[in-house]
Amino acid sequence: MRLNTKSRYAVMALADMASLRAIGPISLRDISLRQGISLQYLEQIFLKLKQHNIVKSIRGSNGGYILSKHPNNLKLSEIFLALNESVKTIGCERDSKKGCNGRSAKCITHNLWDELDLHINDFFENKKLEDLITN
Amino acid sequence: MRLNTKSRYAVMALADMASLRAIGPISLRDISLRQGISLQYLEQIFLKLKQHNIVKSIRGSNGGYILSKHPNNLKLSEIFLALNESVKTIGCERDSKKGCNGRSAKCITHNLWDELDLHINDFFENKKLEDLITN
DNA sequence: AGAAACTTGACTATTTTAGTCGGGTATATA
DNA sequence: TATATACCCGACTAAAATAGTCAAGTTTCT
Repeated sequence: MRLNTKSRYAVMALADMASLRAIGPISLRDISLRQGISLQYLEQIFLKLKQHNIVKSIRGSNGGYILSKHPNNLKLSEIFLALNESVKTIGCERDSKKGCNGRSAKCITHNLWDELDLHINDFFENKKLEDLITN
Repeated sequence: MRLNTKSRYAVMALADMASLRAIGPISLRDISLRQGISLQYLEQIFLKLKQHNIVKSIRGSNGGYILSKHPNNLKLSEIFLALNESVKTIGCERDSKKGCNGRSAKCITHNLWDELDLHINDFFENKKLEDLITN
């Protein structure tokens, strides 16, 4: 089971922003340099974060991004959702009554993956961005 | 984040075996037919399960596999371990003090991935094979 | 005007996954 | 003892996902 880099980098970048407690916009170039993440990869990531209203952009010189919410009000689950990251048990989709390896009935382990899904989502539901920077 | 099929199939196959409550060995061919998993793929999976002493094999005609432990004594974490399935946060390896994207210091989100790892492992530590078949 | 910084779509190399293939070896039973 | 059944195991491969890069913009500050 693996976490992809987009999600990891998104959390790193947002934690970076939050830890600065800046008033104005923060450029991706600066985040790129501090966190060692490719600028163009960050651009891809921030496109999605913006679409999900996690950040707001300010274009032009001296522009950058600002957090849409206060870090103590931003759940990590929102970040993962923005990047389409979720637990995929594949073939046993949540809420799908069929599937399960092409069989018609629920497979013997169907409920297990549902529970695992919930268990992991709980973790991200209960973590706020603020939690990452107050240690 | 995804679970690979080997781990899923391993759990399915073992749950299948456990639910039969058979005395003698169970052939992979039968499991293959019941669960719709390729025989040769099952062989790969059972090789690892055997190496980790989760099952024992009996060769020859009328042979097959038997569970090494009673289902209420087999933690799912043992199964996942046998198949090398664990949460990989990549670059932020657990117990590794360096890494984190090639930087020398712990990255800002290092502790988060450690916690997630523990959270998921807890889930599998507390689930027994028996739990899957008593519902 | 020029530089800084966001915007966006397309492209690609690498890695991982999810298997298959093919040739074994061991053993029960007819 | 022949034969079928079933485990054993290394090598291979097609497809998908990942982790980016590339290129060509547009916007806005100074």
